[in-house]
Amino acid sequence: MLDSSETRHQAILSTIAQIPKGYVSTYGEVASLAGYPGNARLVGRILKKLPSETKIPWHRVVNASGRSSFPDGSDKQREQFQKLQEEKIVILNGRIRLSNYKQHGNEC
DNA sequence: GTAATGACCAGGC
DNA sequence: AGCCTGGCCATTA
Repeated sequence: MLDSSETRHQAILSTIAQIPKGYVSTYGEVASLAGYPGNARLVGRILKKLPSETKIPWHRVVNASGRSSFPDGSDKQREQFQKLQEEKIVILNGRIRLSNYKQHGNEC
């Protein structure tokens, strides 16, 4: 099956859209679930192109370091953090709590 | 056509 | 704990 750019685009968006509320995922994780392991960059590339009206919860996607992909202090980053906090996601010292739905992760 | 860039990742130091 | 390097791949100049 030939996967054109649009196909990958849809696959990635679909995967991100499936992230449950209150949970976050990483670029590599999304890429893997979308069927393109190793193509973490594709996820970032696509999210960058997304319009501000997108229904995709791009704010639930962070890098593998549990850090926001945006420059520190950037409006975009603050926007993401704010949305994350709206989802009851906790941010400590600029790091996002990786509450992957794969883990039952719960330590305090 | 080639070269550089980028909302990344894993490994090494 | 953090910083640097190489790799991957599509888009842009």
